[in-house]
Amino acid sequence: MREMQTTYNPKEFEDRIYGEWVSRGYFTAKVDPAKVPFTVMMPPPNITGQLHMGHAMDETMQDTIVRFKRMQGYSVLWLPGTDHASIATEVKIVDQMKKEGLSKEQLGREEFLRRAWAWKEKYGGRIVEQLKKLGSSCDWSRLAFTMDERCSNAVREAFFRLYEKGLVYRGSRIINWCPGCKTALSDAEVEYSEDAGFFWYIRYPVEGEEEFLIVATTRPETMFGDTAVAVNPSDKRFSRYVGKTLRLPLTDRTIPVVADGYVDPEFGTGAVKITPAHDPNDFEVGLRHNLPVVRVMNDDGTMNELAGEYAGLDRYEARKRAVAALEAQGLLVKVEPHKHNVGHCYRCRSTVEPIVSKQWFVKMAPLAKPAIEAVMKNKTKFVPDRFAKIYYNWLENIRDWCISRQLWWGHRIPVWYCDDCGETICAKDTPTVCPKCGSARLTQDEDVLDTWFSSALWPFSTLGWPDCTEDFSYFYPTDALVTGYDIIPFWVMRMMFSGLEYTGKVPFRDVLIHGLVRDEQGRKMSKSLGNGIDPLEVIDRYGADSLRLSLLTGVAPGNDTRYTDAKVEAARNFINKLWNAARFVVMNAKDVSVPDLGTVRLQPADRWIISRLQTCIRETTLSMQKYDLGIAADKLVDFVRNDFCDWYIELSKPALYGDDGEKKRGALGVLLFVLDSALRLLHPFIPFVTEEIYSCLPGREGSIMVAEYPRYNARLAYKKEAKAFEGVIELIKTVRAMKVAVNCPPAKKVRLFLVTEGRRLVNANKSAVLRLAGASEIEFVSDGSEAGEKTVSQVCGLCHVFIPLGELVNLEEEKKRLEKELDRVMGEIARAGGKLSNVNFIAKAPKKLVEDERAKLEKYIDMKAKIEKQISEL
RNA sequence: GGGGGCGUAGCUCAGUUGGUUAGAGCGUUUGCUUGACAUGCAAGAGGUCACAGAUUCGAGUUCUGUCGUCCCCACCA
Repeated sequence: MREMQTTYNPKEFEDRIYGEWVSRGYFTAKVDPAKVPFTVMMPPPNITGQLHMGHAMDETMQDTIVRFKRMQGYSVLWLPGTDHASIATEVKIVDQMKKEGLSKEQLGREEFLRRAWAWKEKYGGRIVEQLKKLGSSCDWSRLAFTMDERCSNAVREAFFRLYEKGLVYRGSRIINWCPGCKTALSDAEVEYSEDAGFFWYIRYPVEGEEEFLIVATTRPETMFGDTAVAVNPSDKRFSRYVGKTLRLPLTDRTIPVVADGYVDPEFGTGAVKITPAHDPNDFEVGLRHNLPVVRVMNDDGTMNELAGEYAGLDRYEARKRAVAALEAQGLLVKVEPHKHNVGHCYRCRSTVEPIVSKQWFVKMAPLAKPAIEAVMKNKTKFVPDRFAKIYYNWLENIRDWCISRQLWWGHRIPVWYCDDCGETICAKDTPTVCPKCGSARLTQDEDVLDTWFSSALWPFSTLGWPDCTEDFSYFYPTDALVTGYDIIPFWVMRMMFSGLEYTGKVPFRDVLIHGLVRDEQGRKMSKSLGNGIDPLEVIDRYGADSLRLSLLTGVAPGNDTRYTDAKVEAARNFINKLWNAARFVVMNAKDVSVPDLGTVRLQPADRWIISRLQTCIRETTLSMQKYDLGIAADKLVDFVRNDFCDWYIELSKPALYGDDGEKKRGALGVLLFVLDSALRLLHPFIPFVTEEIYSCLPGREGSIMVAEYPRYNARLAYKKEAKAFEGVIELIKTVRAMKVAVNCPPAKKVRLFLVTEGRRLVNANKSAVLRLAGASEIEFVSDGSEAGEKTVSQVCGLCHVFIPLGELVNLEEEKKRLEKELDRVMGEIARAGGKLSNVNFIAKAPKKLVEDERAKLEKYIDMKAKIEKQISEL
């Protein structure tokens, strides 16, 4: 047992305690058939950098849930890991190399990968350290990485199975190309923003005639790839041109005019240039009309030889020059400013080019269907459930998933091509000869897989799938996934269809969705704005518990929240209060230990706080089970601060400082019992400080981490007694307010005259009332006049209070106060009276409610009479 | 174009299935070195729950519409 310090100083124990937890193996999950498993897979942070506030909230939520379940007796696995983050990491490494004047090509694939692994060691390790600082109780013995052997094995298996089923294919499609990263991207990886651009109106001369068709375009440089101009079939203005041929300006090519319903006659000029190689819609039009696909751009965003004299120029330079040339030839009609949405690479922000390219795709339709059904049938539930709609929306409109990336850092596609016969071979293990022609000259596909392909397998690849390991059969499917709404399309959705496809089961039962942590002004935290706040720096200032608590209170599931120092400070202040309350208890309870309440003689105040505790246990447990962490935290803070600190500790003091040994032991026992329970209830939220205090409790051994979560005990609910005791509290509050109202100094003790039927209750708590209300004595009288001529009085539930204050009373103020009180009571009478005179209310509302309302009305009528009498006596 | 969130006290936000007098933190006013805590204690002030309808005995809570605001998706070249 340690002596407690006078102030809460988290730095003194957080690291030490974390080390103890780890060394005792409390985080290590055990396959225990006698227990029910509870599994959470940590969304693996990218190894690109360090944890930010969003991670802090995400991890805190998971840790809180997981600690709660562990204390409830589940066999908990919270599996941590990191993500190789293929494109994001590669961008960073390339940037780093650029500073050294190096390029990927100069370095070569092998050397580049060596650097990448070194990067992983450095930053992956840093993230682990940050997770520890937060108090994350994850199982480090099972730490995973998306590119470790296990996960890589799962990736090859998954790809192989899709290939065998024909669900993965290679083909030339229009994809999103990032000229910065020089790789293909999936639809989800493109972010659109409205950029200012121009609309160029260009004349396309009709072959053999003096006429033109005018087309409007935002991207004139792509005209070298035009293979048609399209008009709406019902557009009479252009019907006579359909089938004719146009001369494509700046080239010596001609292109046909086609009719296609895709064209909106109202927009632009009603005639659209069709560039199948550089626009997804045009690509579709091209397919319908059998148009050639002419790609005029290189992978780096420069024009290729098909752009004639513009070959080699950057796309924007080519645009400028092409427009100038058109103008010089009199083919440019006009230029209009035009705002339009432009796609950007989510990693390097380059403007994405839609380009036709040969890539690997996953066929989505057959995979999306079961994934939708699983949520429809409630096999997986979103919390809050509105996010299911977003999920449906994505899956219902999904296109095939482009999974190949022209990058080096990632899982290399498990496909080989035979140099001799051209055979494509997909295999789990590197093949040595071509199964078709026997040649040993095989070349592996150069590309790697989309980083989300491996993330999609995370809930089971980390457990050893495809092998039927002990872990996999015990811990899978997982129970809860905790993540932000922003990655539902990237990750949640893909885990869902992957889990269903490969394991036949949903990967998780509940998906708890949270929002973003924004800055003080409500802006997204971002590097470019420089408004990010480092959680570690906050932990350094306030401690991890304060940060954790501040991130969970006042937050509704799925809603964004703002980070403010003020919130953390408020949390810190609360924890300091808990600390000092504990110090008070421990100081007084040197030789006592947490009792079995059956052996303690309980006073009314004791029963009251025990009753309040039961309510608190019941409600917080319920909230926790519903993932309403914010509500649970609020309830706990409220209980500790208001019920325990403000009331019970103060109420216990007379007994503690009195001569009655039994009462003293009773109060100490209850203090310890309630404190002990409160600590266990709070532990999932603020693990460090609760552990530290727990270790100071007399007679408590072992860790609070493995202590049992408090359970509601109906025998300790003491409903009636607790309710009666509320009357005592109200009495004390009433006296305090009366003293303030008449400017009586708090230190000055007053004599209380009470007209009451609750004499026994008041007497049983006499010392507490005297102490907390600041009174010198209590006299029970049958009428206020016995209190003397000049009195101030107030009615509360338990009694009518009279205080003789003589010259201290300011008659005018007292009258005002009473009148105000009368107003309030009249209002209540009107409200309750109105309700009760409503026949429908009497007939249809629950009986209990009607009775309550009647009782209330009676009470208020009684109060009204008393106040009126009081006013007239003044 | 489609979908969704938000609008509650000066500020930031909670508000579980409709049911006492709508809450918290911060701020604010007044008074307090009250034998755990000034990172504190006590007492207060402060709200037509955006607006208009509807359902209901009863609506901050359910439904419809309006306004304001933010976000996601689609991408008319």
